[in-house]
Amino acid sequence: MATQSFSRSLPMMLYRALDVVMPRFRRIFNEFGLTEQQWRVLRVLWETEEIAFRELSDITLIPAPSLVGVIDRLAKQWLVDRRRSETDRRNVFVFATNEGKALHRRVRPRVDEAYADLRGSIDETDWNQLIDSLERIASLAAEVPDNRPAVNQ
Amino acid sequence: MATQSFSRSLPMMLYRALDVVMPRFRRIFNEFGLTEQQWRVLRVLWETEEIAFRELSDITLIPAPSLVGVIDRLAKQWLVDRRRSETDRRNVFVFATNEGKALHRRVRPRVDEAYADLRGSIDETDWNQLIDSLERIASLAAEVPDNRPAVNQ
DNA sequence: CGTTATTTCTTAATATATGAATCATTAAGG
DNA sequence: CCTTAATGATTCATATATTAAGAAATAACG
Repeated sequence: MATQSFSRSLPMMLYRALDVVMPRFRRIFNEFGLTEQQWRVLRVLWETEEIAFRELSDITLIPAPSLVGVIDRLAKQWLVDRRRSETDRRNVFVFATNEGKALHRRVRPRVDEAYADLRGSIDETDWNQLIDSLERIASLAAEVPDNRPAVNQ
Repeated sequence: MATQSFSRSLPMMLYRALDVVMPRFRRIFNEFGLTEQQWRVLRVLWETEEIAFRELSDITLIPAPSLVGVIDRLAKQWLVDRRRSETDRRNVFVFATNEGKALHRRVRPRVDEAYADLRGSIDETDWNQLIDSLERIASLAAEVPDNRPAVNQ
């Protein structure tokens, strides 16, 4: 059946997997008044005292224009802050405030627990196989120029 | 390194795979003035003369509140239309107009070609393995009640 | 040096996601 | 029947994605 081929296409399967996996985590984020993207930022800032805007965008997979707003809203709650580089004032660095770090410490165990649950519900061989397959897909990026929307063209 | 464990978590890997795969298709959709979601609707309507709103939402993975707007915009371009069920006037059926079908016929070969390219860039065993793994993740849905946001609670 | 190109972040416009609430319609129960 | 509960689509508010364009700073080059 042709409809099934659509539903079993790689993109739809990826979306479907996310639809199954993410609600578990979003429930936790919401308990703490965080969105998924806000959590990603805090999660990354937990480990680096300070990080360049662009790098933060790359790691969190949040596009730069979206990240501006995400950080604005986090800053409004005093969970993070920015500072401009002294050497090159085009660069912005983002860092977590003490409140941001404290919130992260409270949320983190809950997220880790949910992740362990998820991982436990899947056969370990399948899990590793899936991660490997996804890694191979991700590695296709370099072969397609202009994947990360370049500023020009 | 802990940051790497974040980037290699299942959710981030899934997002990364989509970030690699989808731009190829979005470029094509945009050429024809379609968004990704609009394409999904046309893609499904191509095979069913008419489909219930809820079912369309399920197959396209577009949440109902979003789908309302997607269909509104498609209808504004006369690519699709709706009609209320006579037997139960709460139900809405969606169908493609002749223009919608014509557009689909023009876009479809380009999308199929891009999909074949993608599939060709991955080893067939890896591909099948990936689809199978994703299928297993998707099958977890039933085990988590209240996954599809229910109307009540 | 001064002009131009590039880089980095930001803003803007439109489309979609998320979560809650609403509205109309139908089903259930007394 | 009539009231109440449940269902299906929609609306609403807020957050984010996408694409293009803008502004400020720096680099490159004549």
